[in-house]
Amino acid sequence: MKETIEQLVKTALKNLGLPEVSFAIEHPDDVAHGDYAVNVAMVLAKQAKLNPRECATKIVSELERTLPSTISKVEIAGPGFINLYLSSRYFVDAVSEVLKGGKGYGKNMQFSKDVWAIEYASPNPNKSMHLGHMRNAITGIALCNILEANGARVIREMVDNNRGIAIAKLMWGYLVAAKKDGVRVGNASYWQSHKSEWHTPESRVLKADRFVDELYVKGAAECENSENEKKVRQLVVDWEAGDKVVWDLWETVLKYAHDGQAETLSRLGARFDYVWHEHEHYEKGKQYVESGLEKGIFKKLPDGAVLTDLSQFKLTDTVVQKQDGTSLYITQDIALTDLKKIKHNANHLVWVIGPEQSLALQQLFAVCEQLGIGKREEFTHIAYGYVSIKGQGKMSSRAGNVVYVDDLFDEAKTKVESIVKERIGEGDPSLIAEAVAHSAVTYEILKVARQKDIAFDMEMALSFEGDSGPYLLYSAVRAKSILDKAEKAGIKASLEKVDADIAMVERMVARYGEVVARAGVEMAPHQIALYLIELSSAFNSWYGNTKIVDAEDVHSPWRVAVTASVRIVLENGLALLGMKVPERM
RNA sequence: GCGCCUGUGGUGAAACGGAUAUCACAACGGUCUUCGGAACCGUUAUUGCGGGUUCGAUUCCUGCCGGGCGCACCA
Repeated sequence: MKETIEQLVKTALKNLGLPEVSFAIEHPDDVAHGDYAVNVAMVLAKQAKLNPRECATKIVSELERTLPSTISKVEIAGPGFINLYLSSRYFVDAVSEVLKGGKGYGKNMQFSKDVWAIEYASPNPNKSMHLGHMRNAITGIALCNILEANGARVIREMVDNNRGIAIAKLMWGYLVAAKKDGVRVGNASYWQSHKSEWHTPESRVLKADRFVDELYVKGAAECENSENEKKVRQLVVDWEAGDKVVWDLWETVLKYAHDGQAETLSRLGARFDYVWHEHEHYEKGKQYVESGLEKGIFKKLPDGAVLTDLSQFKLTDTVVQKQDGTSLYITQDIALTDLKKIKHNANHLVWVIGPEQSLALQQLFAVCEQLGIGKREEFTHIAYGYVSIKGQGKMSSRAGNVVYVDDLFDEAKTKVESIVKERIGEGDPSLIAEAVAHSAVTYEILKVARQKDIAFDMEMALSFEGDSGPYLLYSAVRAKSILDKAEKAGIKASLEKVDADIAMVERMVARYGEVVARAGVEMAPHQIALYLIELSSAFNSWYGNTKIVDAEDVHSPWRVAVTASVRIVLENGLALLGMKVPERM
């Protein structure tokens, strides 16, 4: 519709001999101002020094000659807005398209030429996932779905940072602190021949990643003693040398870490087309450093370290290779960026990573451009704000206020379960509870613009009233139950609208496609979240004072059709955010 | 010091340069002879401060003030 209006106005300008200008087409806040408002007269007035209302009058009289049947009325209002009112014909068409489109409804092809490789989640194996990781995963999931709905081919990627000193600390912690009898053994060979003497997550009755988390903390604490630290560093050296025993130990602890995290990730709804394992590419970065030195892009410092020259990008320089010749984070990221591009033939690479990495990523992008790996426009850092706990500030293990994803979900689920039992009476409420809890938590994160910090409010997230994920699910479930009732009553959806009045819910349904397109361009999942709340609210308000299923009422078949379209749009929109609508709740 | 992000009712948020700044929570009052009350209807209350650009600024520019993050051989 937006394009139609744009064309109409452009043609009108041409016919009137007015200059071509860029103008905005938007939905007025107040429906009394029509469905669309065009500010072209005001823009023109500025350029051509005309009176905006006179200008608008001319344009309107021109528009009125060519009005399609989907627009019922054009009006001038306020300082010179041209307001367009859509006809009920338009809404009949819109609802009909939704019903025809079903699950596929709402997609567009604006990014159909693009391949996006999106890296998100990438938790460190030595830690359990907390609220910060959760925001990353939830944001990444939604972003991938949204870009796909805009026609892009999306590769979902994760990086497994499975080597280095942190993993060595974990290995050490496991070695010295996980023996069942509590005896401290710092000898990997002994462990290898007596594995059954060591704890497993099962024997500790812990989720695998929590088991790992605990041992990592112990390993890290051990390193305060320099003797122990030496041994941990030696583990890194031995691992790099391919020591069989150390590799066995490494594989053992990593398996626990991955198993635990895979569970949490799948609970969040994360899935991946490809996982990059650090140990497979971390050494490849040095070649890029060599080639950068040859090309004169990098320079060697007197002490042997290699430094960038990013003055042309107005960025501070950074070291890409240590003086001892070993690599840094950025070193392997250069290699990985090239690998990603080659592997997927992607023309857009996205990093969903916290804002503290912002400078490092700008530097990476700039270096990749210098090295000819790709242009900076191809690389996007999707940062997101920090998550703290309301009333307690920043999460830190020292303050003991770290909220783990699993604990949060469990708490939400327990609460939902008791409500569900009361409401549906029978059956296994566990699946419903998981879906509802997931929606509550997800919505709490996604309703906020990505870059803003969130002080996570447990009470709010678990309140389920008004502006909440469960409210969205509830609306969809209720639409379904109304449709079931209509079916029993023998009322079939019909695309014949009897009256000319247009309800807000009909307007909202018709806007879904625009919202998806906007969320794609802005990479803004919260646009979808907020739209769904508006749609739900319009729907709830509508059925609150309108009888939908009524065999006596000639309006009923159309209303059933609208309800069906609401159900579809809600389901599709929720799917973009990674949420699933249960049958009942 | 420099750079990036951020500041909207009591609270949490929205507003792609537009009209009377929207929504939810909380508070208060109402709806229950219900297509499912996780609902609906109503009342109260908001753009950090100063300047600029503009017909029009929460939005853009600029200077303060407050919050967060980062700034070369850590990961």
